[in-house]
Amino acid sequence: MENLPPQYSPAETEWKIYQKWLASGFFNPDNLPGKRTKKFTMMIAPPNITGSLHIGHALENTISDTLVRYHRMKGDKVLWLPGTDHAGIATQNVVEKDLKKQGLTRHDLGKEKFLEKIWEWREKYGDIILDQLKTLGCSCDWSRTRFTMDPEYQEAVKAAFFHYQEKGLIYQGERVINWCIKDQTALSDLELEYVEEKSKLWYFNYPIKDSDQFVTVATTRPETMLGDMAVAVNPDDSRYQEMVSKIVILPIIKREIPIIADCLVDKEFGTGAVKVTPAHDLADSEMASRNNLPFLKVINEIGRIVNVSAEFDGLKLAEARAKVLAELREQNLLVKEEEFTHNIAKCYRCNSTIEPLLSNQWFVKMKPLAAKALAAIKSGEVKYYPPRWTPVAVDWLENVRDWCISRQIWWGHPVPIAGSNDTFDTWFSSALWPFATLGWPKATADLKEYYPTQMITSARDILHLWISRMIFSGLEFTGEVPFKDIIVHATIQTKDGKRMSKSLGTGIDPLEMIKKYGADGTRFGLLYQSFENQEIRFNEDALLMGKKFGNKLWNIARYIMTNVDIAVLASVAKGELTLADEAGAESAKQILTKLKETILVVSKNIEIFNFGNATHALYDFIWHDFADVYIEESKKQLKDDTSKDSTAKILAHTLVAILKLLHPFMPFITEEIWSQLGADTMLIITPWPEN
RNA sequence: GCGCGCUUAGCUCAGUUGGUUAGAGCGCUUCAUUUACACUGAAGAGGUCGGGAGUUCAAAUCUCUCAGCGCGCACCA
Repeated sequence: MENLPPQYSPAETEWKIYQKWLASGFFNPDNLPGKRTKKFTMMIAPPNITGSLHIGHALENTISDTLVRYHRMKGDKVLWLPGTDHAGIATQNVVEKDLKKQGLTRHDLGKEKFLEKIWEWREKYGDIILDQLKTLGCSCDWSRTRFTMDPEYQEAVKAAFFHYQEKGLIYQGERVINWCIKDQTALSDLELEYVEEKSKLWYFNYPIKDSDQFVTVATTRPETMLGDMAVAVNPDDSRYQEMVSKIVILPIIKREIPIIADCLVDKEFGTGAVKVTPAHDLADSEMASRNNLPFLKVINEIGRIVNVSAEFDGLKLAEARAKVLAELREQNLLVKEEEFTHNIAKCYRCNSTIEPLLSNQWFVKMKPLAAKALAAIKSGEVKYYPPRWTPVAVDWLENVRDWCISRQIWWGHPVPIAGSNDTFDTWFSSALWPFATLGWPKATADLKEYYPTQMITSARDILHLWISRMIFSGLEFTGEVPFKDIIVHATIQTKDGKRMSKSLGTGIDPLEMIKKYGADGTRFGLLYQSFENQEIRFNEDALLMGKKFGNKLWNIARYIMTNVDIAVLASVAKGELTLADEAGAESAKQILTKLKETILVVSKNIEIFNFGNATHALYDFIWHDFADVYIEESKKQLKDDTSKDSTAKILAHTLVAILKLLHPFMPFITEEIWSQLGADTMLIITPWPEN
């Protein structure tokens, strides 16, 4: 093919090829040719509509697309369903930030107008995200694109809630929950991030009533003493045996509170005596319930002191802390302060400090649900890859607490019977993704045909937040596990091992990479680094390698198309001309043996989700065994009348096999070359090479 | 505090059940230019496999231990 340029140009080819695929309709399983009885369904991990995709999404969806394309070639009826997630708090936050640029808050707009703004945002970024996936080459069935706030999806969320309610798994009540003062909402236990901070541990003397004795307690949060309802000690602590059930006069407040014994208290920590603030600490609230202590809420939702006294009420927390410390110091009750480092809970969306406080929220009882998920994991019905994630999931499910599902934000699914006050945790709807996207709770044809799915690809940071919840939701609502294999891919870090972050400017834009190295090069480079590792230190050189590899393939194809009769190529590509066994020369035997090995290695490694091994095997075979050795050898043999026919056939046969093997990884360039071979079909649906 | 993972060439990483001179990509050195491809080819330098101890005929690989890094969980007062 003299007319093919020596340099392959991804930019010119990729868009053109993608349009060809779209026109073929083959991304939609209903349009796939041939008898396809085995189903292969995969749901995309729906990206949040908060912004554009990052390089981690690129890796995740490259993995998914590779699997999907492999299974399509294997003859499966393949559905890869795309979509996006409304991402409650996260999206509300970015839109608020956007408004702030105009000096506006969401309250200035009011709920209705603000939600309109978010829908506008969603139109824009939802489309950008889907376009990015197309640029990457993802072969999703776009006709089935879903959004977690679609009208049908809203029905699914309602149905799920009512189902739980009927089963008695929903309750509403006053509990100590994690409250984000900035976002003005409750959060679940999973939506916190703990950050180590240097602080102080203050020791207070609490006077014991009718005596000159004290009990000394240690705290990192002096201001919470305003809500103290007891002092607790461990029942086995010999130091405090005589003190239990005596009465303490709470300083400043002058409230009489008991000394109680509770095994939750750690004898080793501080003085072994702990102040109990039932309304502002989860552990304390448990002790309070066990010991029938009253709950007094002294910190409100906007972080001000309430219900204490005229001089304290209305103070900010920092002011209250200073005032408490000053008064205690004055009364000589502040006996010690020491440097102390501890983990502070922060909101995973806005990073502000979490305030535990008593609040009326909706909960889902987790024990029976977790038990179902645990059984499925332990029996191997669902499997984690790499398997080391199994105990991580098991551990969480075994110790899980009830799930606080109500949020006080505007953007989200309304809790059906909660008036207009509460919306659902965004993960409540995400948990339904594998079946709600197929029409559940309606018994749709798609649900019947494509559920359960085969696998899911996920980052490890949402293993509990999303994956575990999908498992128990699937079992609860459909009676089946939502997927069989969970592929936990590596997290991409910066080159020096730091977290990639858009705000820190350490993120990598996949579109920029695609512009530089092509989608094929980017995909191959990402997978080339992808083993069973939990981190990948991003190495742009690997993407360059991917691009060069594409160009190598291009020139291999140019050489073969120039030197082998196009009719031979076409009939090999169509599968009409197979290789006879009498491949005489030693070099021929060698290359064909190597090819068989490579088919085996690549297939096996796709099956076990080791994409690093698969891409390395392809690279080594194509570049070193085929190009460096066999093709060089072929230059002589093609001039020799006795060997030229068989050499030409082997070249054609190997090229065809290579294109197929490489197609799931580098779909564009392989499809483009395939289109030159005169095979009258698209590579996307040609059969995977059999050994 | 409990648990998981990582530490191999200058950089980013492979190394299957322990078995001949430990591999790749990038980088580096030398050579090759009317060659399918310079986004190339050929040759080469470069590693006491984080430290220490142990098991074994044999350890990058198994055990223990120490150190550093990353992550998960926790009722971190």
